[in-house]
Amino acid sequence: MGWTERVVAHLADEGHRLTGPRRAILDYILRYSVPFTSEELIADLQKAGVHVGRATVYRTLELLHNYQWLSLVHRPEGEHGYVVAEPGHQHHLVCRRCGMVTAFQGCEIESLLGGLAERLNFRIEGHWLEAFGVCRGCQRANNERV
Amino acid sequence: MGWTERVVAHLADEGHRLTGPRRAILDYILRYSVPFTSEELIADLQKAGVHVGRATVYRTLELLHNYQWLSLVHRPEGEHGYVVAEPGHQHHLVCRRCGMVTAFQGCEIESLLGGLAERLNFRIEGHWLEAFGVCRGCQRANNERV
DNA sequence: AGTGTAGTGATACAAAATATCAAAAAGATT
DNA sequence: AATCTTTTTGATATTTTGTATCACTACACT
Repeated sequence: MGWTERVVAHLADEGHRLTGPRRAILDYILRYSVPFTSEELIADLQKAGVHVGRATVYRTLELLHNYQWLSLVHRPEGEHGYVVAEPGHQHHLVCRRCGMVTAFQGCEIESLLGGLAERLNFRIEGHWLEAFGVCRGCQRANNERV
Repeated sequence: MGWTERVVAHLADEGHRLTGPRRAILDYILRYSVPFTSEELIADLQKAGVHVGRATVYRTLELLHNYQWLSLVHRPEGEHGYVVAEPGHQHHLVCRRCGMVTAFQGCEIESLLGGLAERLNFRIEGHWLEAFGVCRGCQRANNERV
């Protein structure tokens, strides 16, 4: 079962309706290999001849983000972009060159934060970790060029 | 030597002028106990009768952020806010209730990411870590209320 | 005090996001 | 399949946020 189907099933469970525009957005989102912004999606849908109102795009992205079917990452240029995700704890590696995102889990950070929380009497409920650098492909591309 | 003086000295070192508006902004910034946005600062300065142009506020915040005298954190509501910081690697604990920010260092995350980078052939150049939860004060306040 | 230049601010402009609300369409019900 | 209830949509207006311009100001240095 692919991402779209899982999303669809989950939204239905939560009592949301599966509308044409939502389907169209879900289908389109999977084409992105790098993080995208709301405005980019709106423009791309337009160009692709998919007719969806801008408000609907914003609303749908927000909905998916709330359920963690989309994550926000910092793009090299500075703004936030959405990436397809799975609900649950996840982190991302973002390539500064090509923008590609790799998700990873394995979160030993919990323990690190645990000790900290104890010292500060701070009840930690979650965290946000994101790393950036240069992906394998871009390193190679760079070497070949030089 | 307080934060403001350190900033002032550093800016002078870097060849920047110490102007009235910059002074005013530096002085005002320290009043915040929670992260603030550019627009909030603009509005607050206005209310306080401190006359500084909006462009200048944006420019000054950007300047300070570039030198890491200000950090950006995710506020509970979702947007980014600035907090007073010290140059160098730093992370933040953000309280979901009151918005208060506590900085911390101790970054064993490096090693965690190091292993990951090796596995994925990804050259990691930096990361962004931020934790959120409930601070000591808000935990207590909550207990008393119940 | 005079001077070169970084910095300012009013304004206009551009971009990004939200509010409104009548109309459309999902999905349940019969 | 026709109806009904309610969510969802989309056109538009509006707000909010951020940037560009450029004549003018006032630092800092001599």
